[in-house]
Parts: sequence; structure tokens; C-alpha cells
Amino acid sequence: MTGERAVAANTRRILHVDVDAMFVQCAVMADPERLSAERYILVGGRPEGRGVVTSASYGCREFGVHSAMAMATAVRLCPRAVVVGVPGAMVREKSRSLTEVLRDWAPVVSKASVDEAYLDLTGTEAMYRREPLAETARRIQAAVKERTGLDVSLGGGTNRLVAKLATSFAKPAGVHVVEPGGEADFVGGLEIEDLIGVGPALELELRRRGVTTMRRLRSVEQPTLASWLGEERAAWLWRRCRGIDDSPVAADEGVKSVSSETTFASDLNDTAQLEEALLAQVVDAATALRRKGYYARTVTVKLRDSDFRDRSRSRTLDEAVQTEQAIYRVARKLLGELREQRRTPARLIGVGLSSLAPTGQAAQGVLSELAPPAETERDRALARASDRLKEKFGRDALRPARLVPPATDGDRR
DNA sequence: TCTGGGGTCCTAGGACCC
DNA sequence: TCTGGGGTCCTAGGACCC
Repeated sequence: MTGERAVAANTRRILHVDVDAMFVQCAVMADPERLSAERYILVGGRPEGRGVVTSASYGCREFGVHSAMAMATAVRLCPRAVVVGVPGAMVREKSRSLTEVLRDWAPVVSKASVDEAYLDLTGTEAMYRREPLAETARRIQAAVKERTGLDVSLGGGTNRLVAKLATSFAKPAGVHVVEPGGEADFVGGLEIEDLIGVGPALELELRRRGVTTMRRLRSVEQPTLASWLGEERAAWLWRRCRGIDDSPVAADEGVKSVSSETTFASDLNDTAQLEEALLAQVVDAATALRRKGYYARTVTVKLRDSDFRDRSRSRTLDEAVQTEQAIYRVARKLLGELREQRRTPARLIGVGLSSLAPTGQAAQGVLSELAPPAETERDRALARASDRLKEKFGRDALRPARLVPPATDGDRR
């Protein structure tokens, strides 16, 4: 009895909310006339290109289709499926309104991605009249459905790991709560690769040591685990496979980086064409950066070679920038260095912007009298004006001729 | 079936400063 | 003349997640 009370006293109440096939639901909302009666929907790239499945309707999943699968494969498995592009605007809108609803229900909401969030309801017992966590979860589910139209699933438990794992038992449109004290048994019934944070590399590493089941993993002493993985990772995994997770549900901070990348319909080896493609990515990333209200100090250019090797080059500036001109000037140099290092056809090019500072905070680093600024206030005003025009008339309205993607890049949109 | 695009976090080595 | 650590920033790469 005292044991139970002790558990109750420091027990957290965590919910994990996950939108069921978010991109499919949003695609239907964006085009209900065509899709609302459709059972087989695939969201992602076009099947004739190099696209993959971003999200598959539950109907398609019965045919073995899953996200990240090549779209061409998915269409072969489920030929009757309707293939649609990613409904970006609807996803952003629904993601925003989902957050709004959740904030009404929990003191701390942490958005984990566009379609999922963690809620910490610890300390709300009285407010919720001591109703079971599962009951609260069902009421949140109904509120989300009413205010956004979205079907969501909720998992609950005493920590983030358990709550998130529980969600997969709730799908679709259900609720699954793991009671306090049940964490170890619950996680014990899963596979190693189900653990959040265990990916293909770690799974392979464990497999090489003969560890293929959760039961076997738990039987490994921590020092042995440490000799395999190092102290830190061993401690982490030792706790994780027992359902122990102290990580807090932290309120959202701003983003840390903004990027844009594209895979070509066929590999590119011509530097001029690569530069043109790079410029288009710079325009996308810079526009997103300004829309989110940031300046960036670090510019990274990434190439994926035809043999699938990723290479990147980055430069951190003294001064934070946000215009295409300033970013492209650096990015072009970085691309040159990458090409010098290895001159091989590329299948992807991208640009990343990091070391971000909010627009409100003074963007200038060291204002040198000698060096001219990377971009002037006039440059920035011009960029913002063009953002407004693009918003009004479409993103291609203002794009100069040399910014149009090369013909070989037909896969985009 | 050749394998997207948006992110976050971690590591390891080197530069540089105290 | 030789020998230190520690802290922070930067860079490149990789694992992982949705």
C-alpha cells in the first residue's frame, strides 16, 4: 500500500499524440471531391521518378506498402492506388491547429514533428477530477477530431518512451495507456528495433554479438554492454530496454536549422547545372528562413554522389545573413570545394542554414569598417518584398529565368 | 524496387584562448 | 625549454526519427 502511494507521488502522466496517416488525411481534406471516398491513397513523389512514399492510407498498407518505400514499388503492390503529392499547405495548417487544441489540455506541450506531440499532464490530477489517464486521452481525441477533423491516436504512460510505444498499440484512432509499474513488462514484450533510438546500425551491432531478442538484451550485464557500446550508450540502452526514461517533456524552442534539398531525376555532373540547382535550393531555404523569422550564420552545402556517398562542406560567417545573394555567394564557393574534392555525378544537392538567430535580435556580428557587409538592409527589404509577392502570385512568379530548375530536374513537384 | 526531404543530436579532431 | 589542462567554437560525418 505504502509502495503504491510512493509510486503515485512521483509518477508522471505523459501522453503521446500521433495523427493517423497525417499526410493522407490532409490530402483528403485538400481535395475531398476526388479523395474522400478513396480507400487506396499514396502520398509522395511520382511513381515514374525517384520518389518515395511519404504516407500510405491504411487500405494500401494491407498490400505491404509502407512509408519510405520507392513509389514505383508501392504502385506495383497496390495498382489501384491514387497517387498524390504532399499537401504541404494543409499539413502546416492542420499541424498548427492541432498544437492549439493540445495547448488547451496540457500545461506542457512538446511538438515532436508535424504529426506528433508529447503532453505532460503531471500535476493536473485535481483539474481532471482524478479521472483515469485513458479517459482524459479519449476526451482530447474527441476535441482534436471536433476542432481539426483529424483522427489521432494516443499512448499514455509514466514516461515519453512508454507513451510513444503505447501509441502504436492505439492505432488507428485509439487510446492505449500503460499503467504505472507496468513499464518493464510492456517494453519486455516488444522487439529490440521497436525501441526509439535503436536504428539499423545499432541493431546490426547487437546482432553481431548474438543479441537478437529483448529477453537476451536484458540478460546482458551493463559492464558487458559498456565494453561493446561505450559507457554512455550502454547506460542509455540498459535503461531503455527496461522501459526507464527520465527525459522531460520540454516546452518547444525555436528551430535550430532550415534546409532545402532535391534529388535529380537523373544524376548531374555539369558544374553549371549543379550551380543552377544549388541556387534554386538557396532560394527555397532563404525564403523559409525569412518566413520563420531567422538569420543564419552557418551555410552548409551537401552533395549526394551517384554512389550514394554524402559529402558536405560548411562555413560559419562572422555576420548572420538571410538573403539569397549573401547565402549563394558562400554556397557557390562550398560547392566548388566539394567538386574539387571529388568530381563525380551527383544525385542530390542541398543547402542547410544553421547557427540561427531570431530576426528581432541584432543580426550583425562584428561590424567591421573594412569589410563590406554580406548583405545590406536594402537587400533584406528587397527579399522580404519578393517574399510577399511570391506569397500572392505563387513561388515561380518572381523567379528570374536562370533560377528555373534545369530540364533534367523534372522530378520536382 | 535502387534508396525523399525535413529535421535533431552526437562524436571526434583541430584551432584557439586562457 | 618543455609541458599542462580545460573550455569553446568550428567542421565533417553519421545515426536516427517522421
